[in-house]
Amino acid sequence: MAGASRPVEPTDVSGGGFSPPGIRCGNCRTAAIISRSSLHLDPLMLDPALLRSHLADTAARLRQTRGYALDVATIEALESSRKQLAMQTQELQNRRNTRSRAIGQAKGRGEDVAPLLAEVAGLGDQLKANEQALAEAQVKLAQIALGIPNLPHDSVPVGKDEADNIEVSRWGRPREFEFSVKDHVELGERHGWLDGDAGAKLSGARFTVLRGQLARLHRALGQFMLDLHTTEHGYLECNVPVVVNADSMQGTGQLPKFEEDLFATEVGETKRYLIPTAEVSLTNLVRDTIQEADALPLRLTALTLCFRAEAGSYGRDTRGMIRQHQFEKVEMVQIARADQSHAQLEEMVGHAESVLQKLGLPYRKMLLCSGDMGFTAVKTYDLEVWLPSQQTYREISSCSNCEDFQARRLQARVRNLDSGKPELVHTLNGSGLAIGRTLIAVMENNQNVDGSITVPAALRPYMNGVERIA
RNA sequence: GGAGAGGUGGCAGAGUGGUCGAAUGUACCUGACUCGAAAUCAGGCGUAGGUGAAUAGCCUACCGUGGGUUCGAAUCCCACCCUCUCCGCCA
Repeated sequence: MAGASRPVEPTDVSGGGFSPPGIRCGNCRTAAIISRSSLHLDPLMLDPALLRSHLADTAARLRQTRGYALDVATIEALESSRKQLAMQTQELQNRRNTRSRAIGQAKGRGEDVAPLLAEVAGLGDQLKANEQALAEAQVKLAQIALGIPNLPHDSVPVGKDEADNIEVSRWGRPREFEFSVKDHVELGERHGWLDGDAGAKLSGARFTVLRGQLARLHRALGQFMLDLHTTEHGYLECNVPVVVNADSMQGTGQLPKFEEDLFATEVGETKRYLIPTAEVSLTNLVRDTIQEADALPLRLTALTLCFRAEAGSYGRDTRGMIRQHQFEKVEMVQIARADQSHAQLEEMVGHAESVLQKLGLPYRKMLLCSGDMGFTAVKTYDLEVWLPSQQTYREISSCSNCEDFQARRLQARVRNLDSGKPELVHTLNGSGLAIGRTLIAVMENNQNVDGSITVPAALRPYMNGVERIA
């Protein structure tokens, strides 16, 4: 459920297939990847050192863990020309600066500056050409770098797809029904509670209308989760934009690589995107900031709508509201110091588990293998809830540690207490939980033989004490 | 939508073509004075890249963003973004 959490396909970045989308920065008309870095930062996602000093090793690790083909030769060529151009440019700038200063001083003394001017003739054009060539090399490198996925943590099992994920634990026992279970669609359609046709009429496939008691139960779930995280888990409730600019999408890694998964709006010249998860809004809050070390970890939560184009999943989960273009989710985000981020990940998974436990929903906790993890993550746990109608566990939460991968794009830093120097923070995100899927799980697991649904005790305060909806 | 003002270092605030990466104040750090503190005095105090063993020097870039003029731009020109004030409209 995390942003850009679909598996990354092997990509040859040098091949004709890779064409960077024409992203426009929210604040200007130039490509976001250029503007954000001002071309003197390395707009990379991985530590630049990994692509310079340890390129071969990095390529091997990416291939082994992610099935990702890094074009070593192209990067090496670009990097060496970039480096040479950078040094030449600096030298030219140095020459221009010293000469110009001399001209200024000579003028101040009333001397003739003509010979000095002659000396500097042509320097400007040369410098301009150099700067342009340097910018081109940097953009090319950035385009490659922005498409490289994160390297998995050592504790992550190497594997190809979801079949290689590891079950860490299970909680609760699937209920044994003495009648034949109905799925959430059948349960919901009885009273017009859940209306896919109405959703299709208004918007199209993968949109749903909820009504009556079920709409209320849906609302109750969001309130319950938000209250739990803010009062018991120490999160700061945030209300954030769900329409964001390209810089934000690039900061958390949705752009440039996953544009086709996003809904977008265009008003005049300005293109904005609908968030696929509140991870985008919450994590971007620390973009271009330097946090104080003792303020970390930051724990942020928000209940928002999420929008996903679901491109490339046309045949999957077409029935009901498992996979929607629009859904609600309570998201947890933590901004942590490097030395604490993995402990924070364990804590955050616990927060998501606590929601399921309080609702009495059986689930299992999976450690994702390297090939099944999202683009930005170094380590991900998925929580999968039991769905009686499918006799299987389905993803309902995904909690990831991105370490400094997003932070590097975001320039989100923390001041080291000892050295006083800024260092990249680590960012974590997790669903706590996806509300639509939680609603499905509550309906199916708590159904009665007459089609009514028992409201979990934890939700009754949010349902005016109602114990059963029928 | 109309009219106007403005974006400079953590904050405040100078600077309208030439040693300006940027005065000054304030905050912060170090030292002196003090039993200690306050006050006072002296010094330091941005981020990033390159080159260094170096958290030393030296070089380069950064004054909302991008582009232009110029030997030289915080300063002049153009476009855009954002903020504020007034009017209109709107939940």
